[in-house]
Amino acid sequence: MTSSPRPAPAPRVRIEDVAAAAGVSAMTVSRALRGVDGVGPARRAEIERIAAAMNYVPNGNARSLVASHSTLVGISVPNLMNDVFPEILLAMRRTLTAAGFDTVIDTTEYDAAREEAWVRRLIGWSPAAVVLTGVHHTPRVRQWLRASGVPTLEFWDWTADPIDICVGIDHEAAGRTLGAHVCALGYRRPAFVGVAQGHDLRADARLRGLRDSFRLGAGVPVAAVETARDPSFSAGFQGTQALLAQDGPRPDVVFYLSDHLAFGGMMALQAAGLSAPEDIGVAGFNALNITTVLPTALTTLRTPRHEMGLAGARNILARIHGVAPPRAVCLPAPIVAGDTTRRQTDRSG
Amino acid sequence: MTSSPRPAPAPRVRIEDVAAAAGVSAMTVSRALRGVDGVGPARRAEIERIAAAMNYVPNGNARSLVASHSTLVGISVPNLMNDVFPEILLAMRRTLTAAGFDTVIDTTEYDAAREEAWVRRLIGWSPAAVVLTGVHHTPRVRQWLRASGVPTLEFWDWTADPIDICVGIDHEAAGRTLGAHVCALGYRRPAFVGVAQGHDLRADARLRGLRDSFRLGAGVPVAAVETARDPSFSAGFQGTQALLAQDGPRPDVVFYLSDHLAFGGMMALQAAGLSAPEDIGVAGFNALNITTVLPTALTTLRTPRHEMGLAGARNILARIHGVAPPRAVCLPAPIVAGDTTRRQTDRSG
DNA sequence: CTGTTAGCGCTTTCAT
DNA sequence: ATGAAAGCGCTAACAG
Repeated sequence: MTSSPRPAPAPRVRIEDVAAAAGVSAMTVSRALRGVDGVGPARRAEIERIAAAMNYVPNGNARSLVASHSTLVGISVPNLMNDVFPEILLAMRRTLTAAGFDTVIDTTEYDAAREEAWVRRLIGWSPAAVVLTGVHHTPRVRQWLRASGVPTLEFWDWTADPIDICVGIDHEAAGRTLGAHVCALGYRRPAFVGVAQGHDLRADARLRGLRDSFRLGAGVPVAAVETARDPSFSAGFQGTQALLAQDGPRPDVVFYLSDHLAFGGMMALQAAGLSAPEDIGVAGFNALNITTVLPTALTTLRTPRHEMGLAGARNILARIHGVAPPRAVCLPAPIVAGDTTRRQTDRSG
Repeated sequence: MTSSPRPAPAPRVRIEDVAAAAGVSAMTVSRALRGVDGVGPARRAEIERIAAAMNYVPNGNARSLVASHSTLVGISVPNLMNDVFPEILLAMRRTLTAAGFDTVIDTTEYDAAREEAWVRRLIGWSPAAVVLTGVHHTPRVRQWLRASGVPTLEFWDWTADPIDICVGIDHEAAGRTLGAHVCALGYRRPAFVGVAQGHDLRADARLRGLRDSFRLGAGVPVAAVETARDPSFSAGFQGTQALLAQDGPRPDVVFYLSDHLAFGGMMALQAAGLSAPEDIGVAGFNALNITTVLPTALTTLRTPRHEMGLAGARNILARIHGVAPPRAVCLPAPIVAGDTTRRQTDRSG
């Protein structure tokens, strides 16, 4: 079955067509439809009626060309899997959409070069604003964005010196907080299951924080296992299998990049006859929806995804409208003290 | 901390600026940068060098205005949660991006009016193509898209009469297949846990298929429980609790809207002292990544998300380039016969 | 309150 | 192989 030849597309209705039909000038139609002053109410209603009947849709490109800015907001995230960024986007886009902006989403797959290429193209569309994940970007991205004057929001991560404005959490501190909590319970052989370092810089920061806390708190190192590049449930499973297959004493607690991996990891532990917290401790990250249904509450750290999306959108909107928002906002990320870790009495090991 | 006043944005580099710097006309720069014939190789290299040095980015709005079509592809999905659409988008966007198109993503939250408003605005941007989830749209959306001649892909669902082209699966048939498989195992008191009907039309179709199969196979009805509007893990948990709290004989098998809900449901069953397949059967839908780590393999049905994204992108690209792709493609969706259902010997009940 | 003029930045068409 | 003129559809600025 192949597509039948489509009828020649009808030429698009232009503002002049509406003007002709209404017996007024294009300018009057423009004013009427945008709701600006200078058109009598009767005329305005009439024009609106005619425009709707003719299915008139203003040409966004012509508008943006003359205005030298559009209603497009570009948002770049590493990926859309595992609900983490979708949750942030949900709050962010809701606010942006309500304010009349459309969003162009890019996924970088943690590749700075891809992000750079996308920012370049995006700037060609004269966007109303640009939103980037994290605070690490190529020098060119920083330069282009600064030079172009496009309002720019960096989110998820935090820095005191953003390109423009930023709303995020301190991932290293989060790692430190979670590590300190678990270290204080008496665990002394910690391990971390994540992805290859150097890609997800926030994950790297959390691991640094974890290591700090265990070095300071107990003088012990944190073993790290790298698993599949794609952080899925199965990656947690496989990473944990690899961890258990290693020589030497078995870890007494395992930290995971994210709750997804932690759940996959717990399944691998169960398959190996181990369960948390009895035989081994487990800690995740993010406090995702899945943790609400697990029989044993997962020890994790809640990333304020909804709040971050909301605050980010609000601040970038303020920026767009010329109001100066806070330059850098660091949100709290509270510990969720679950039951997959517990006080260790046996300190042999 | 408020943002410091930013330096006045540098006026954007235009093609004329590059032309002046290179000592040629704007037309020559345009030709050189687009790689069309009519520029000497030496000149071309020189112009490319100068344009890069000046950080020249062509104005997409001006381009689209004159070309009356852009490199933007609009994609509308119900939501970005739970990995279902992100997986399809991953394959789709990869192919589209490789071909030089950027994507504008919209989320409808299953609201046809929102989709209509978005399509309207999108058409104003002269997109290269429009991609919609499902085959049910408002009459206006169909009319606008058909009249505008914009290549349009409908995916996920299937119809013999798409707006333009379509790539999907037959959800009613999928429900029937899964239902028939489970019915043949001897289950006779089936139940379904999903969201309120009338929103997710594909989910409704699957339930119809399920009901058909049990009516034809055993002459029994399928009880349906509606849970939270948002299909998350916790929705499966709560829906199952509601199901178990109902009067009358307990179901002997529970079908879920999606594997997420199925997992949440299994946790609720476990909390109630029931496990699959011993005490009750469980079946999901989609074959998501989480099913690869569960100790008991989930009975489900694999939706070909990767293949669908790929085929959809390929076909819409062909459409854009004037090649006639297949008008409607229906992909196979195979049963995954897991261990959360098993042959029933006891037919009392 | 309404209309006319000019031009946003680029590319198509037509000369040379 | 290169350039000049014209115009895509819209709106800011000005005139009436």
